[in-house]
Amino acid sequence: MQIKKEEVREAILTTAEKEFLEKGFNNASLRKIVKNAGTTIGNFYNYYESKEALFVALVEKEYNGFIHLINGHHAIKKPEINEADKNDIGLIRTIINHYLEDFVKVLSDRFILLIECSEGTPYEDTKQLIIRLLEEHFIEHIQEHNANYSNKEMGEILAKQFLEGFTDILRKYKKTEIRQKLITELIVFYSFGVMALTQ
Amino acid sequence: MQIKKEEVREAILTTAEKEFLEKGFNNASLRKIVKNAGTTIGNFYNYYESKEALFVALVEKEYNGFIHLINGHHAIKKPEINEADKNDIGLIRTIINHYLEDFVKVLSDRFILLIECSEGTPYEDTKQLIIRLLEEHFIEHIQEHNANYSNKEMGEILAKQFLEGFTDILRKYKKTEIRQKLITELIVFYSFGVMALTQ
Amino acid sequence: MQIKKEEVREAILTTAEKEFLEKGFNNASLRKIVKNAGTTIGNFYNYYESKEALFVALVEKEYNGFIHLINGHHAIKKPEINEADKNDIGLIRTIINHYLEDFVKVLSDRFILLIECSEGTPYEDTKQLIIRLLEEHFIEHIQEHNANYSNKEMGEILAKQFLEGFTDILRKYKKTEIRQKLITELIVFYSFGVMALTQ
Amino acid sequence: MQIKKEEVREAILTTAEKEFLEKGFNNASLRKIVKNAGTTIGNFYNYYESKEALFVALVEKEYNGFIHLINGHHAIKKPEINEADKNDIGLIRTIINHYLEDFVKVLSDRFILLIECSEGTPYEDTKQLIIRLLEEHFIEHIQEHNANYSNKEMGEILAKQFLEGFTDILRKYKKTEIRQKLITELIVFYSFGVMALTQ
DNA sequence: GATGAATGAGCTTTCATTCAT
DNA sequence: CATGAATGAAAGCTCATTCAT
Repeated sequence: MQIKKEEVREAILTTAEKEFLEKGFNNASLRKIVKNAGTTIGNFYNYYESKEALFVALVEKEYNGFIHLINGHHAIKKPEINEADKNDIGLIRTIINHYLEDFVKVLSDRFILLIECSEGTPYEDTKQLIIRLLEEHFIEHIQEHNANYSNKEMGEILAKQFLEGFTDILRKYKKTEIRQKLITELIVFYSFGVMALTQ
Repeated sequence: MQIKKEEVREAILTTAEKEFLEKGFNNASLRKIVKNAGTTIGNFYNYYESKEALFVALVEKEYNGFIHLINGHHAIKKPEINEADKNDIGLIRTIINHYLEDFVKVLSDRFILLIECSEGTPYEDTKQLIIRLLEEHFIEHIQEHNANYSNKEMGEILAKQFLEGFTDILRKYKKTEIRQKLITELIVFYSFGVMALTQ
Repeated sequence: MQIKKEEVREAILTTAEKEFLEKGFNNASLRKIVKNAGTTIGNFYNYYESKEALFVALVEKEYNGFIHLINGHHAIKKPEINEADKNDIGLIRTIINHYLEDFVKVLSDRFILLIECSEGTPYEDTKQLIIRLLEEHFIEHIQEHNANYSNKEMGEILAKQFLEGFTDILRKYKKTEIRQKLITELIVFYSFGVMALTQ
Repeated sequence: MQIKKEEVREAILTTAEKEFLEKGFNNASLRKIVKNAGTTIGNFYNYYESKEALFVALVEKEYNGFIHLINGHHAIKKPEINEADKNDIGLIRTIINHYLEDFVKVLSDRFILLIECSEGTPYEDTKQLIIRLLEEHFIEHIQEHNANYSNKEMGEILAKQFLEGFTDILRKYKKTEIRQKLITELIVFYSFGVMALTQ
């Protein structure tokens, strides 16, 4: 029956998400997932063809949405800030916060799966992909402020750190408003940090 | 064959360090370690009494040195900077760089093992310990600048990020001078980021 | 294949009982047990969660029944023998034999596992427990006959010996009537042996 | 050097005896024996050609002495007791005690090794051998008292029990006098037990 | 749709023994 | 005389996956 099936599928997804988040893909135990979902190993394979397929089912939407985003289809328009306002941190905070609103709503915990728990899956390169994107972004900013800044290596380091802080916020805080507030702080922090570096 | 002893011990340590760095303690395969070291499982136990003992052999010096450090025996004196110089980033950079000199020399790659690959070992709490220390440090700084800053959660987030950036530098760059330079940049970055947050 | 389930479970229990009886718990090889049972190590763990759990499955009923017994729930009433009849061994034999009837029926070979093959399991103290009980019993008897008997050490020695004889009978003779007959002889033997000691 | 060698040999024998007594031959660890003896695995094989040879070295004298004994070369003369005295237990005790004197002096703890710890060695049948001898002895006695006694199975059971009690005394009591006293009690116990059985 | 039996490779660890030095 | 490096088999246990029912 369709209804029954979907209940089981959902139960598996729910417990799997928890297990993958805690242990990562490789260390997650399929046995424990299905047990906690109230079904059996055998039945699991009626719903998903492998442990990997289960992981894919959890993150593919998140992944595709993200790829769509970075391909510019839903690009977050860059907020324009007058040169005069660039030192008014309160104002900048407000603007960032506003621009983050839609973005944060869309974030789900599965983003964490994609970034931090995907080793051993087809998505294991996603983290690197995002780091590269962020790195480009940081380097752009750095160039903008000071084309002579010599520590190009900082681009990648900051990118990795930023992503770490970002997923850390998602792991620890589940309420949209708090996430939005903290990500805003993070962006402020990185903006001024980068400015300092390049002075 | 006993002449080879130290060679084998070294070979095991070398391949183990690599395997632990790549997979973490729990996921590292002793079989692979000894195979890559050119010996056998049975022989491994002539050198180390367990997988855990092997890990301990790799990191205990590093750990003890670190604990000694944070207990203040070789405390890094806080550089004194005149109020007037606080905005002279070039000067600050020079001072930090100078103060880092001895510290960076002491850093080995095994610090990464301690922080990022020690789950399942007696050292698994070291990362949290360091994050707590850094968090205190960040919160102090934040308080200093602005006792009313409300996003206390940022203390832990920044702490975790900083440690991530720090070990990332160690993972990617092996030369002392480059490490010293990049860690300096990291500290500059965090100092001004924190200042921005609290304005 | 799931129809076979109980067959396999039984096969494992059967071969395990044999192996445990021959080698004891610690020295029994799970690989040999499952091989003789016609299955594999991996499959074994679909039936029992550990080697220990397998042993427990074999003896827990026996153990619980025994504990119930010594807690007096089904206490064997002490046969009353007239002072005048105390030297009529034929009569005593008949009485003991009668009183043993229900007790012997309940005995299974797994009692041997409990007593002689349980080192390394949660039941490893059962033998000592029984020896202590028997020792108390023997000491009581000795006191009754001769409160001045000085070789108190004999209590424990006789207790251990008696239990040895008892399990030996179980090991060698499988028919209820024969067991009943031999245990009767054993009790007669000990009764008069104790009387002789204390004269 | 001869002296040095014998020290090592003795050290190995001493620790081996302890380990074999505690764990039995199969479960004894050669590594632990040599470690406790203050030498190394490699050196062990300069003294004994195998774990088995070590065991043999411990018990062969004891075994040969015992075989010599049962072959009648040093037969313990059967004490002659007048028919009239057969019920004077005090007297019987004295006589047995006297006859045991030389025998008990000769007993060493290695007899326990031979009987209870020799599984896996060439001596593993010794226990059965002795049980057979004792069985014959008991059956003889039984026949003597009552040729019609029907429970012939008791011969083997009593034999096994007796040996158990005997080695138990050796395990628990190390002083010659106490051993002598308790073995006397044991013999008295069995003598009158057998008499009771056959009445 | 659901069950769980079955498989085989993997894990870390212990062992007695051999032998080059 | 002594050392301990080396081996290979065995131990109990976990795993993802397959498939008969």
